[in-house]
Amino acid sequence: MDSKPAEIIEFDFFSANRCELIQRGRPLEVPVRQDSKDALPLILTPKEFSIEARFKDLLHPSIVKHECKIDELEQPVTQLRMLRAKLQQAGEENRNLKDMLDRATENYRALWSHHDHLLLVQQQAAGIGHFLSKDGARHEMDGSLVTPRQSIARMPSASIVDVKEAFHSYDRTQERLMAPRGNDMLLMEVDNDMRKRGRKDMATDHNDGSGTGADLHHISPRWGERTKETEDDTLPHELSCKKTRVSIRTRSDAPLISDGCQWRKYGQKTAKGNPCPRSYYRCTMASGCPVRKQVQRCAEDMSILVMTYEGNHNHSLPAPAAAFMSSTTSAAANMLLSGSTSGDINPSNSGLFPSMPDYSSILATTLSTSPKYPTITLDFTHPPDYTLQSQHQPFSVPSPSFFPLPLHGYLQQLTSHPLYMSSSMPTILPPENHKQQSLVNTVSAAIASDHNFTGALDEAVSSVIGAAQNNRYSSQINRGNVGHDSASMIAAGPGSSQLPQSCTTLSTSYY
DNA sequence: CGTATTTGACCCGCGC
DNA sequence: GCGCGGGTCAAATACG
Repeated sequence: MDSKPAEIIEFDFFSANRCELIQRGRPLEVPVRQDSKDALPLILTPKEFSIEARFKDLLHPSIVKHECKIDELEQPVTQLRMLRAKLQQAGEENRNLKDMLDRATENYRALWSHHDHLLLVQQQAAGIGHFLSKDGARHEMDGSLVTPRQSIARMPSASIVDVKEAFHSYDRTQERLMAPRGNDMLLMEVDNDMRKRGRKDMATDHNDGSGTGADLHHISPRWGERTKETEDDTLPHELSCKKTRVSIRTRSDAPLISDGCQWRKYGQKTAKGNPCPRSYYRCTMASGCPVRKQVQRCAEDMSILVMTYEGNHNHSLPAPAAAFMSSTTSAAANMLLSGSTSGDINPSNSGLFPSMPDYSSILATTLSTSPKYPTITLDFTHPPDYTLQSQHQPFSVPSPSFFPLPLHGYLQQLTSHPLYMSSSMPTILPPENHKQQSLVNTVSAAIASDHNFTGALDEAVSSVIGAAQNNRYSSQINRGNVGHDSASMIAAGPGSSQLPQSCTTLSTSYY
């Protein structure tokens, strides 16, 4: 007979007197429930006091079976929970992918929009190019000789706007693509692809037209010829653009000014007529990048650093300042292309960009036509005349995008502030908003005069937009502060934590 | 030890 | 053809 085990009410095996009985080998009487049907007095012998015996009831088949029943019930619930979790995870993944796709689509559209602009510019530039004769003068169809400026002045105004917008469009795209975001490697590749395509398709892609020249020193044609090896597939029209070099003069005590790119020095030479050696650098951000740079101090004024750029980057530029170099040289090259002659290629003076502010007071731009290669010198060594600037264009803020200068990063932040309506086109502030005009003037003066301009800028901004916004704004400025942000074009090396000696660079860069 | 810089040699175009 | 000068190469050296 298989009798049901007695149901133990409560039993302490470890009470003092029971332990004593166990130790003496005496049997133990265990109390059981009296209402139990088969309740019998339970007498346990010492042998049954083993640990296994004491807890054997816990392993009773009925209990185990009961546990199995619970498992059977909970299994589907667990599976359901797991499935639900998986579904949720897949949903999130799906959303992320959708976001990525949206971003890629948006950038793709922006790039194509830019592409369309450039095609238009190309057509217009081709129209100009037809009139360019060997001796550099331009001829109209009827054979009469016209000066470059006259030729440009005869361009329809719509074309002028398109050319300018193309620059803005490209720069915006460039900025967007260079903004470091989570899964943007794909976008970078798109950018590269566009750039490659642009080199072939767009004769006037301003990003391609880089190159510099120095009016300070003789320029050997070999420089251009070497780089030609890697650019044989480009259009002749574009080659003239690529051989154009842009020389940037700025005051700096630092031996080198960081511009966001990585450079490897491959040579140094003491040029005739200048005791300061000239250093030769090659861009190392991508293998085979043809861009080269010369750095030399001016013989007349040792505090002036002359950087000469030539070539086109075969990679996307990581920092706005690097993009600045690229777009500045190309913009300059395009000016050359558009027919300006030596001594004055100021955009506003040229008539090409009638709405652009007069840069003449802030930036001495010269063009020297070397026997073979046209060269442009952007001179940032002269302090700007902000008063004059203010009188001429009381409410306009030149676009940092079009003529991106070394403070490009700061300007982007500044002009993206709600105070400014637009960050891409020359912003016309409402005349009634004198506070905003005041801000512009104050900031200009601060940058021009104060070497630690961030603090001054903070004050100026806070005087208008209040503390809360000011905090946010100043933190933006500080994030890109000098000496820590490779994007900012600042003097590297000792003392770079403060504004470099090249303060004129910073001040001019505001405009 | 790998990478960046230095520096003398070399190449090439240009002027005489 | 030769010398000069700018630009580049590459071995040696320095540096982290």
